[in-house]
Amino acid sequence: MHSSTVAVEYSISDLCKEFDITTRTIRHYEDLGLLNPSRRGQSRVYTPSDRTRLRLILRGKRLGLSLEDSRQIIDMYEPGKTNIDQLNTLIDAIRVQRTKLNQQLDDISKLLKDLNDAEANCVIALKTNGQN
Amino acid sequence: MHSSTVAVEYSISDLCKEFDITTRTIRHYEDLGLLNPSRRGQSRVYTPSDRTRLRLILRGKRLGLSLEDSRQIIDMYEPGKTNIDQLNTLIDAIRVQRTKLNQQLDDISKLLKDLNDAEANCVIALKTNGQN
DNA sequence: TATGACGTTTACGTCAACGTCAACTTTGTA
DNA sequence: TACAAAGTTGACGTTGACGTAAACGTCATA
Repeated sequence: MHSSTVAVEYSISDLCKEFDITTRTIRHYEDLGLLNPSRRGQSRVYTPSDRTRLRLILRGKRLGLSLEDSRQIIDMYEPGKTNIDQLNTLIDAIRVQRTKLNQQLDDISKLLKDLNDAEANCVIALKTNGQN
Repeated sequence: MHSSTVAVEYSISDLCKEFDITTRTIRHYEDLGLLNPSRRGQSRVYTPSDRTRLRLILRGKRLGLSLEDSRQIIDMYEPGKTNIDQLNTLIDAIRVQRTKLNQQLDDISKLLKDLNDAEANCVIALKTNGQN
């Protein structure tokens, strides 16, 4: 591999541009312990792994998770301090999250159905009201 | 139908108990114009329709929608003041929401997959670490 | 060298979505 | 009739998730 390899580090503004967020947001996530970039001098330097964490955080946001929830979920991916109790706790937490997500799936399918109905009503109203 | 018909009205505390929320929350929704119960004297009286609206609001919350978003969506179900421009605006809004929901579906399926992987790792770690 | 682009910390501001009193009325019921 | 239960309207407080502004450091380059 000699030509186009993937970037191995990112500046804060790189990530801001890529994900369309502000530096304030990223630093805020760091304040909450969701990100821990290394430093070159005083500037933050982000690895691909940091970038992945950020992507996960934003995905969580789109799902309506709190930042605290996202932090927990992200920590699930890194076994790290693996004590047996912690593993069982983790498995429980995973199941809780899964339950919530299945509830969301159900909510979404119902909402999509409602939207379909609403749209159909609009179309009908358009047909009867005007010849547009 | 002479025996058990469905309730035709609810007090504020009826709804609180049913949906496990506080009176403050319900009144807050009213302040924002999401609910418009009638009154008997000074007390609020909720119809099944009001109850449905509340259910929709809470569903929206679980999906990460703002109350303002929910208000818009709920208003979609009630054509009411149907001017052609409004209908087209409505259809656009419906499509925007549908796009967001499809994004959520994608996010959820990825997150569920991640959770499966995380759980599998936990199980493996449990097997290798202890004989529990 | 100075001007701009990019970075930093600190700290107060804001907005949504309620929580939490306080002070009061209305309605059974003991 | 008195008292508890459930209702009401303010109005200020809190939390999460950032926005915003001030004051400053570090380079590249014109």
